[in-house]
Amino acid sequence: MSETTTTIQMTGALEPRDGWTADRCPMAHALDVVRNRSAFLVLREAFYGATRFDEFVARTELSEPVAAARLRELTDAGLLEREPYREPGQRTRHAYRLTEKGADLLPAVVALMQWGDKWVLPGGARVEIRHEGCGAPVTAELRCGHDHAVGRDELELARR
Amino acid sequence: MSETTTTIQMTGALEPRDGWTADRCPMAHALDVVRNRSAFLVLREAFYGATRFDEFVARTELSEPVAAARLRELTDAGLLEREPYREPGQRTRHAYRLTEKGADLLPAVVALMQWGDKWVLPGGARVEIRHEGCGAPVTAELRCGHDHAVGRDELELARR
DNA sequence: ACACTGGCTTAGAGGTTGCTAAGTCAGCTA
DNA sequence: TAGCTGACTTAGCAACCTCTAAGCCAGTGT
Repeated sequence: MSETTTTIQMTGALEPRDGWTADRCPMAHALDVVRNRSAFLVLREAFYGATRFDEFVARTELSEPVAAARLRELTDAGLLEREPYREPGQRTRHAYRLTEKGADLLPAVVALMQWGDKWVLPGGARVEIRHEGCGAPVTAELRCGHDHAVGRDELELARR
Repeated sequence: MSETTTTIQMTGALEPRDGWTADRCPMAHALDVVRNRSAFLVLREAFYGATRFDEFVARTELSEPVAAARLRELTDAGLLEREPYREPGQRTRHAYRLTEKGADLLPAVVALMQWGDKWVLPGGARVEIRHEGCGAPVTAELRCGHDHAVGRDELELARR
């Protein structure tokens, strides 16, 4: 009955794992910065090209107070930066743009989109991220430093 | 001053983006399933090989009620499955194992770890995921269907 | 001078997430 | 049969997340 299900379990120097804790887990620290759903939504729209406050509000479908709070927090954390700009006949406004630190979260965002598209969303998404020029859909894949594609059964945990 | 920062902005048929909403965004739906920090921590430990309740509690450093709630929710959502097992001289217990659906979140988890390690965690992580045999560290990378490595400036949004 | 608009902020309420402390319960072990 | 242990559950509480509704303020446009 459970033949068709996959179980993954990493091997290596860390088994048995008792005795070390994950208090320095980088994922846990990442989730301290991008803690909630609304932060991911704001980042998504930043990737899609939003820069102005009302664009973020409309496209994330968050309320104004929440959007404002997330924009401030993500700016304070260095994932976005505020940049003043001025259109003719308009007063000065601020654009929010992804920094290198923020843009580096793209693989995580793509990986979540990919999973939601495959496993959760009924009928699939309306929108797809493609490789410009080539046109093929983009996914987040596990690769090693020698550029091998890495399967789930080829993983090993090691102390650094 | 801002020459060194990177701004990414996707191009393609969806610019200007106003007029379509992201209510069918697969990432948002993924975050409805794996909504909170504790769910990610539980999944992390499942990837690291935990199967028993007390292992999850000890290794995630969550409280028992929260760990129990997350294990139940992730099981109900089909990311984990409960499997009865019995060690000699012990009563029957249940192991929690990743299903295919749960294991498919590994790229997202790796991407978050990678980001936290690079941008947040002071001094870096103690633990590294490596390609078994080859030994090189594993990362989540953007690739297209033609197996090209995809840079952040080579992305395009398209309707499906 | 006055209204309007974009970009927020404030106030208040309801739901969710996490904690600690204590309790429950099934099935061994003595 | 009485106690122990692993795996939870329950109760109560503080903090956080999100919402609606309303207010504020700088700078145009009339």
